[in-house]
Amino acid sequence: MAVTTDAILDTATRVLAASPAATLADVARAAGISRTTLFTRFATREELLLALAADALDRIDTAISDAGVDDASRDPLLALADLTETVIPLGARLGYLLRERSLDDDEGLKERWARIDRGIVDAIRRAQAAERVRADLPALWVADAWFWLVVAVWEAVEAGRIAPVDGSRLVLTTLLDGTGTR
Amino acid sequence: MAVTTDAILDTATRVLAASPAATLADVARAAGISRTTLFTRFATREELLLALAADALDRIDTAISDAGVDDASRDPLLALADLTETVIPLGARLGYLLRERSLDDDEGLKERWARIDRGIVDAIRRAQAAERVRADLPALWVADAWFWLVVAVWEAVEAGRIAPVDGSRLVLTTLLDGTGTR
DNA sequence: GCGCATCCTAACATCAGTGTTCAGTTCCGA
DNA sequence: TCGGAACTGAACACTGATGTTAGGATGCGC
Repeated sequence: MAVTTDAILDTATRVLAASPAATLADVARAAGISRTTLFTRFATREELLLALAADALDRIDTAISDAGVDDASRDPLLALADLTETVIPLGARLGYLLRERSLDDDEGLKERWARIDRGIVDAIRRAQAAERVRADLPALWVADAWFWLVVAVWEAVEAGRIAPVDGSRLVLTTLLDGTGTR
Repeated sequence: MAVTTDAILDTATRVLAASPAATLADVARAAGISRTTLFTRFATREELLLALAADALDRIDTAISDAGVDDASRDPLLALADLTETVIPLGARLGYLLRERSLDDDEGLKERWARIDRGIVDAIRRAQAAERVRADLPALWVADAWFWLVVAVWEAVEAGRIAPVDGSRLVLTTLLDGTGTR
């Protein structure tokens, strides 16, 4: 097993995020293995896609628990800041999840995604209760806004429009402070 | 021509935005015409996709000039507010453009997109010059943030998480005022 | 009714991607 | 050096989508 399954997932994510219509032959080539070998790891395309999604969700889960987003005793905004930092490098994986509509009906994935969402929304609610986040905005929306700003940063970094190092700062100040002058 | 080409574009956008892998047979069925007829309007799939993209860009162009975004004498933030209002209903078309990576290398589309982007960035710069938008943030980023917040609203409306009527207000207050308490 | 345009269904060729099989190789440890 | 495990290229069948073609129905103005 010269090329680990992990490395394949990694490459596959990059290739499929860049162009979701990419062939398994493309993926195999990019991963430096033969198409035949790829099929020994993942029996079908579907299986590979699901593994990719599961991997991405695993990493987000880890990032969430590392950042202590679900920890009610932790400052929710600090947790969100940590999460932002960790999640931005997962951009390609998120991009893949966003674009791969063929997985939209998978109940398991939907459920996992909903749980992640709930965790973030709860953190926002706690921040609202602590009067750190405006209470006149739906927490659901604030969570959405955070998520899509992360996507925005990732796209901008990808396109070379902003420096990677500025990413999480831009997301947080834009989300919390806004871009207008006071 | 019982079914206008415009109506076909409309339906095709909806179908393809919902699932980019949709077949031309799917599109034809959804539009209420036969596959054969669809081929008389658009000789190839590629041609249909390009027409879709061109249509979306046309509408954005119109929205931009209607809102007076390029008009240096107009209040840039009011223009942006108008633009937001008009652009949100174009969500499905934007979603299609975002997800359809097969068009990414088309030079014509890239150029048109870049011009649109430039218009918005310029408006942001004018707002910065008038001290209405923070000068410590790259205008490029503020433009990106605006765009992705629009996408966020569209997705949230689509998913029934927020009311359509709240859309543009949420985008603007989130972008300019931020979601944090002062 | 005639001619023209438009749409339809049905069939067809073509092609690309998926998934399978197999014989041959390389490599690594016993 | 032997044996097994892993990988390979090459071939194959199968499927589904694209694009083409032909023949027939429908409708509309003249």
